[in-house]
Amino acid sequence: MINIFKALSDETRLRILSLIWNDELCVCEIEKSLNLTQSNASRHLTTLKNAGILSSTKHAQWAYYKISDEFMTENKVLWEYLQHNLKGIPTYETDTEKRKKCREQNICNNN
Amino acid sequence: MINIFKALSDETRLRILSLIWNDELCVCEIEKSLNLTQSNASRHLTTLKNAGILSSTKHAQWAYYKISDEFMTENKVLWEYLQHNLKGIPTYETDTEKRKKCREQNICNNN
DNA sequence: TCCTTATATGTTCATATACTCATATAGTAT
DNA sequence: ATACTATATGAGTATATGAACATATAAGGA
Repeated sequence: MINIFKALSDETRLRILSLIWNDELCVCEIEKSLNLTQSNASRHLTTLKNAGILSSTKHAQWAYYKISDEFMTENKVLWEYLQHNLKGIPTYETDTEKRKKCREQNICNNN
Repeated sequence: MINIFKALSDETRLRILSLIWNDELCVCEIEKSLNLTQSNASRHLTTLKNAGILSSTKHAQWAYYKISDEFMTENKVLWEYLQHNLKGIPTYETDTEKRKKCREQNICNNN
């Protein structure tokens, strides 16, 4: 439980979660949407994965991260709490806008 | 939200929460039940209070801490999650036993 | 008044965390 | 093979956090 809370007590990681919420994103999308360096994005994603909150799959060079199914079923209540509260993060709207542009402009060359 | 998660990402503080759950405890009870130094107990309690999770009142020299009513109503879902998961902490049983002894032996001279 | 008890807080040290830069790895394309 | 792209990770640095000790504050009792 502590590892989950630790993973959740960082603004960048909450921003990642609110961005990834109903989706599956590759590192470069997150990196560009949140204006993070590549290594920084990768590290935060690893932290969330190690805490069991995210899971990842690889297709070609791309690593896709999404909310872990196990996390959702085993922590339904916490997941609900996050769902209700993540939208309150100040940067939420801007981040989502950027992600949309990222998709439109096909920045990641992966679709 | 981040402050709440930060406050919850420390084992000592989770132990304090599981101990304090349905109760109202003074610092010395917590200190003795969890085998903490006085300053350490005080600081962790302050952290939990600053995060809005605990509230405190003073009677004579004693400071009594309990779960904040506001926290419970505003974070019902998270509170539920904690309630279901705090018992899993290994030291939980021992801590509670110690607190009972603390009460029986009237260690804090406050009742 | 002086002493004791309960609590809070300043300071210091050790450790943890977040960030950046550089490099390694792995897949794709030419 | 070479070049390019996406991702992960080692190393170094700056900052945050937790623990302990000493001290400050505040209430009560002798």
